[in-house]
Amino acid sequence: MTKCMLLVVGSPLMTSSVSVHLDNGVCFSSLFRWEEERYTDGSKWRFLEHKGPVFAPPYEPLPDNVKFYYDGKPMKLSAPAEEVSTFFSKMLDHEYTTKDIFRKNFFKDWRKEMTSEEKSKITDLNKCNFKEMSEYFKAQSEARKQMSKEEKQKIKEENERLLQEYGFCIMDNHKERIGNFRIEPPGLFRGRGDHPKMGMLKRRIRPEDIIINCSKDSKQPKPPPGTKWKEVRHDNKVTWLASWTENIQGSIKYIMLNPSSRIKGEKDWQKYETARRLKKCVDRIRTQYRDDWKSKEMRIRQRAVALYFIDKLALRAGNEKEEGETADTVGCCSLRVEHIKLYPKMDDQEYVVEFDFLGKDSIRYYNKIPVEKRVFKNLQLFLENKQPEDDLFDRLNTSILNKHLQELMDGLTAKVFRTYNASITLQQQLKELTSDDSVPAKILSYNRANRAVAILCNHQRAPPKTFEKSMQNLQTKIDEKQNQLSAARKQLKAAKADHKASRDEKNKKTVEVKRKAVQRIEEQLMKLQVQATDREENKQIALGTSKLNYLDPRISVAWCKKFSIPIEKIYNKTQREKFAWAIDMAEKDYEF
DNA sequence: AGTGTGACTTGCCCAGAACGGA
DNA sequence: TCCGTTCTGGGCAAGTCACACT
Repeated sequence: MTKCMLLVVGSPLMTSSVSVHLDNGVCFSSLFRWEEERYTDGSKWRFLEHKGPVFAPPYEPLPDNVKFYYDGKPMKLSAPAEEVSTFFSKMLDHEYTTKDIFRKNFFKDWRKEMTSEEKSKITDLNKCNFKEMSEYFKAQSEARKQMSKEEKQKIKEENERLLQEYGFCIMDNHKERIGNFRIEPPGLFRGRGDHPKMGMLKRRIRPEDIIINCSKDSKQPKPPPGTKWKEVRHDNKVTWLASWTENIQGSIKYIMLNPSSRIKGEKDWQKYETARRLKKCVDRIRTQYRDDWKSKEMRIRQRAVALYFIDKLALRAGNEKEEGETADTVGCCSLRVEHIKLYPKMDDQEYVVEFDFLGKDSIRYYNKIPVEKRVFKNLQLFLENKQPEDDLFDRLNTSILNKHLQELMDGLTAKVFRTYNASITLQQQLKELTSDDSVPAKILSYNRANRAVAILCNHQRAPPKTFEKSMQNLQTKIDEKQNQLSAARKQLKAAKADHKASRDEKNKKTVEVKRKAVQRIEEQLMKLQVQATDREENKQIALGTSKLNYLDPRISVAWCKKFSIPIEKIYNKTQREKFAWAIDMAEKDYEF
């Protein structure tokens, strides 16, 4: 295995690291270089040791006084059937237990867990009464909230113990935090949007389902007493510690490291370096795709128009999906005729395209944009003789597109455009918006720049349930502060008058005190107003996703350094851990 | 070219912790 | 100290993309 030292960056020492003491008494030095260990042969590590996952707690049967009723009569269920019924009863207040597909899928899977006797008796979900069970669980969660401090403390300590024991691993020379060391408990699958599999039973994962990955020379994790792992392998070409196959989609789930880990941090850094390389050649690529709009070949025109959308609108690539397996959502390459409308003229604009489709997580993308005439004419051409449910780009898919992109630049794929456009937008917006005002005003500018990116990437959120109320509260505070301010101003005026009348030391002092008070209240008022603006503008926009996944953290770090903003105002503790590499290397003059 | 699989990133939501004002 | 509000991390679903195989 070859180890290589690559890329020497500004300040490579990881200042935020700490000495790590392990069970075995070994202490690893805190000094390591971010670029210290990268392997050139595709291997990800040479030593990996961990304790394996934590399993979901076993099912606890209901007390005898909590009953399930079928057709009005109480009925004691077998443990497996009862367990599944509790999943449903815990969701009774949710809208989706009223949805046909959810109920149908649930009932079908529930019946699979029943004894043959139960199966012959329970034939209609509408005759099932889960009310008592539901009440019982509500009471339980209420009781949990009412627990004494000591009880709560005890639970906290137990969680902490579990974290210490299972939450860390050793990868090469570092003790690293594991991202998700708990196995997902059984329950009913929900899915997002109109999912055809909603309500299906997510089965319990046993040790026999788990593949463990660790190094040969490590202490292997022990399965719980009386059980066995499915397999123990030693594959250092991958980064995961454990995996299992989930039963709803048949996909594999993994236990991996926390974003603060070396392996994730390095990958993140690489991602932004690829985006920066795109910055250097994006002009050339844009010229090329504009040229391709005129190609004789339909497939090349389609590729060029799709790439234009990906670049201009930050659309996702849009892989094909198996029909009926997931919610019907699309990205760029999988757009259908029904998802766009063409308007040769709209208001005072020409060649307007209206997009309306469901993207990732069934979030609606709605946008009207004027495009260049050539793009418009091409779109008209692509639409000819097609039905609404036909593919807009029938000669294109993500594989073709990415192969093309790879030829234009090493490592270039569709999603790099999202990263590039997000980061460059942040940098531009920060330049444009940052005022030479107070710190809160600067932070508002930062949030606005962040918001511009979130809007570009269509990162939405449901307005918080308490939004209206909290907005009102804030307004009340502002009004109060305003009253305070005018009162303080009056006092200042009076003091000044007194001072004018008799110019003694005491009066002079009073003026100063009152002046300070006015100033302080003005600042407080300003802060509140900024807060209100920020919150209002943020009602339906989610900033987190772009901050965590699309914005080169070095831009933010540099901005903080340049304007003497404490980094804590921009990144919380977790974020600072994730972006430790960037905090370490970016100086105030960093350019994306 | 098409299909399936595996590994990894991205994305929204929500419970519970932390905070801060009365 | 209590209570309402805000923040944060975890949970887990849903994407992207490479690669093997045919």
